[in-house]
Amino acid sequence: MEKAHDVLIRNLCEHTALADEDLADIRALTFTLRDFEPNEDFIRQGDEPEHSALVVSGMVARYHLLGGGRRQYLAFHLSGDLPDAQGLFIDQMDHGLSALGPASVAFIPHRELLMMFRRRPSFGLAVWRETLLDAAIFREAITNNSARPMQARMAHLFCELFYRARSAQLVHGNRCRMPISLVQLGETLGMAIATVNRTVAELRRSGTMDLREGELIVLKWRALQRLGDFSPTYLHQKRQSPPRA
Amino acid sequence: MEKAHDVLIRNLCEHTALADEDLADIRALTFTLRDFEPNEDFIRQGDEPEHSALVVSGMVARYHLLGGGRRQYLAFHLSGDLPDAQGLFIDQMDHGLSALGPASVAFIPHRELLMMFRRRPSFGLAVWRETLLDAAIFREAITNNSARPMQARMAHLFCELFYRARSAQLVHGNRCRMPISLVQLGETLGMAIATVNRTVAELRRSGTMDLREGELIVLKWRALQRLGDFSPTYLHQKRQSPPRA
DNA sequence: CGCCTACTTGACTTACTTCAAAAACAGTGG
DNA sequence: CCACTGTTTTTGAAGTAAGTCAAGTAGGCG
Repeated sequence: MEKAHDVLIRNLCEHTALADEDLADIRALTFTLRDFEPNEDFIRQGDEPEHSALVVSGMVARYHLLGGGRRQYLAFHLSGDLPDAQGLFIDQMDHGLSALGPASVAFIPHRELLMMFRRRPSFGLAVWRETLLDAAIFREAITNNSARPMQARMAHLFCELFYRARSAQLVHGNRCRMPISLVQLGETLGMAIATVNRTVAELRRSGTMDLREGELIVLKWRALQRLGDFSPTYLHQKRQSPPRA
Repeated sequence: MEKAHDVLIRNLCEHTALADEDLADIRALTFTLRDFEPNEDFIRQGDEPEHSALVVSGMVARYHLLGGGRRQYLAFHLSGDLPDAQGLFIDQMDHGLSALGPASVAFIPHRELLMMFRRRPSFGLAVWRETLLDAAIFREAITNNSARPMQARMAHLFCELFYRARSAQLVHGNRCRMPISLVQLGETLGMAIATVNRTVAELRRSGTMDLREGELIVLKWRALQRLGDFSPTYLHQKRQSPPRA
């Protein structure tokens, strides 16, 4: 069982070289672990949190609330991500966070993080970089939801999630957990539920991937990538060989 | 004529309190000013810039390049904005920048900024906050382009731009410069050119706003806001009275 | 004046939404 | 173990908003 601190360290090291002293200080941070049910909201739009969240296991979603209780999902986060790092410097949450499947999340007091930034500037830069990564993913989502036809749009989303899951060591063989309902998929990609289902069916029929029982199975990575017009450069990873299959 | 340094200071002070020493050091930064033609590209997708850009006057756009030369515009920037601050910590540009109308842009060497972050941490935090603001705007764009019907989508964009222009003192009476073509509007909002035109026409007919000769005129702010489902909280401004009209 | 670009308008087509209902599935309690 | 409820997924049919195509107008400039 990977510890919360290790998860964070692994993720930051994906893009930033940290000294041993930095790592030691990270390990000294106070983490409060909490477990959440599937679809449990744990930070609400409008909140002014005093803690930052770190995804330890499971998947976490960020979403805007729209009129009539409808949602627009903005991003999904895997273990190691800091899904509300922006809360450190922006008082009011402009979006909410919820667990997608069952998830466990560590909370770190802002106070401690801010002190740590002063003591270990390179840690601050790593977290900054993390928020910039986030922004790059948002940009890609704008393009995805605005400019790509439905099938490519969905393929692209799954490519991104699979690619990131792989970085986070969450891919086993050619499958990874994907505890997302069709409705939520629709609220992510801006399509009606019926279209979501038909598009998933298309992708299945294409033989590139499957989505079953909360699991994503990638059968032909190259082909799926082509369908989704996916190129991982925007994820700005240091080193990563392309997923197999 | 406002100087480049003042423009930056004004913008940062919108959300962060800076000490006099910070301001003095900002004024000491080396700015290289360059003027651009309408639609001139000045940072390309794939570049690895050594300088950060500061919009001094005019409007600057960020865009993804898609197959067939098509573009997806991601964000627009007004005087005072740092449209590629993320380039400080992310080597490769995942998107390009261009002038929208005629624009003048100041370039600041990364080296100097990084040194400055060390000497004046609160300046670093201000720039960080600036990038977080950016991300909030991206998030809203996802929602806008994914979940809102065409008319609301366009109204929302103009609300945001007008609101931000107002903060940057670029609104005179009820009008501000908006040097954007219908094609570009389409490539921003993910709609076909014909639809763009018909939607602008609708908004005109609603009597809430007009777009003529590269200028946006807001006739009924409240009503336009309502049409666009616009609430400025995501812009996280310290203080701002709502625009008049 | 003529050329080019940007905007406008109309008619046609289609992809997606909406609506509706059935089938599969998970959980609950008898 | 099996009926019973509710949720999620699947499928079908109909309606519509937006895309595509095409042509025409207006404005800016050499």
